[in-house]
Amino acid sequence: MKRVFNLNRTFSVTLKPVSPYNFDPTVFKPSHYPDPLKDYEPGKYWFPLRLNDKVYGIKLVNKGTTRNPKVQVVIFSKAKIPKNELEEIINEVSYRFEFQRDISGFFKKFKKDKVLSPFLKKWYGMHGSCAQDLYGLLMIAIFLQNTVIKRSVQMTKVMLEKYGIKVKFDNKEVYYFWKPEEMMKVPEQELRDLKVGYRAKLFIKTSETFVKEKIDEKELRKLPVEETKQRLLKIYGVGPETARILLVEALHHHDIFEHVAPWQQKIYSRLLFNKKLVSVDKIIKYIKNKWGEWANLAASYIWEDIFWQRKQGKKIEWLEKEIRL
DNA sequence: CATCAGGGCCCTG
DNA sequence: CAGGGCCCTGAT
Repeated sequence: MKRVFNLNRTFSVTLKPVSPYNFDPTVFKPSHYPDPLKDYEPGKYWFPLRLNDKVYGIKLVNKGTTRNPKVQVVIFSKAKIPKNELEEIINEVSYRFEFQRDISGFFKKFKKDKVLSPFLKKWYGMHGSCAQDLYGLLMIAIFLQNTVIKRSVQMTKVMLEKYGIKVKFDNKEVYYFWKPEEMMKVPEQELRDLKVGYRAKLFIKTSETFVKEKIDEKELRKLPVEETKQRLLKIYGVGPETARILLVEALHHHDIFEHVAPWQQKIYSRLLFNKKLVSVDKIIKYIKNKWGEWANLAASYIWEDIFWQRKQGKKIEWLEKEIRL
């Protein structure tokens, strides 16, 4: 199995996302744990794309403004890409970064919302995005289960180095996940030796599920949230929090807001109520009542804001305590 | 040194 | 539907 890809051939196209589209806060989410799956600099984003058994390197470059957005998509590949394949790649990138999604209604609706409007001004045009496919994001969600961030970071690193692929293009090196067909055959003990603990079983079982039940991301993208959620929850190892991550990030459902994990509860309590701890039920009701069909997108404006502040060097003591990097 | 919870989930009673 | 157990690690 080939593990290192050097991609030198390039094809470039400039796309016009639906306005408003704010490049930086859309492609980069500072609340996420650091991983070797992507690289980001202001105005630029690199990530690997696995599509139909082929591997590409994608570089996104901001060439426009929030109100008049343009994004250059540079596709790095081994060989010349046939036209139909090219189209598929562009469609996939568009989906993952919401180039075609019109969220202008969201801003219109809450322009005067007392709580939300300062955040909308600050991050106007921020969309949801996910560089990974559904399977990749599921792997990330498993790394996050019942542990501290530091360990998630470590497990991600060793697993990618041993089973992932390294993709080199544009003087960058980024990793992507193994294929489920490969992971389902790895002996559990071999994974346990990498100190991933009982997650070993989950990597294998979920991979098996993806292969045997032919979980089709394209199909799930078209289904209503609730049905998708039920299907995801049937996967062994996927519970409410993992389902939430997949629905919100990989499948871009901006409306649901039904689950808050304990660490998120502490952060939302501060951000929304300026209190140490407010009940999960109260947080959910507050967000749903206020922002309804845009509940999750709205919450993400408030959520990512504090992490941007942190990234930009602001010391927020109560937050440091909750994230434990 | 021991104990324990942490960016969950499954299983049991 | 509540509660115990699970891998491992660093904090206490």
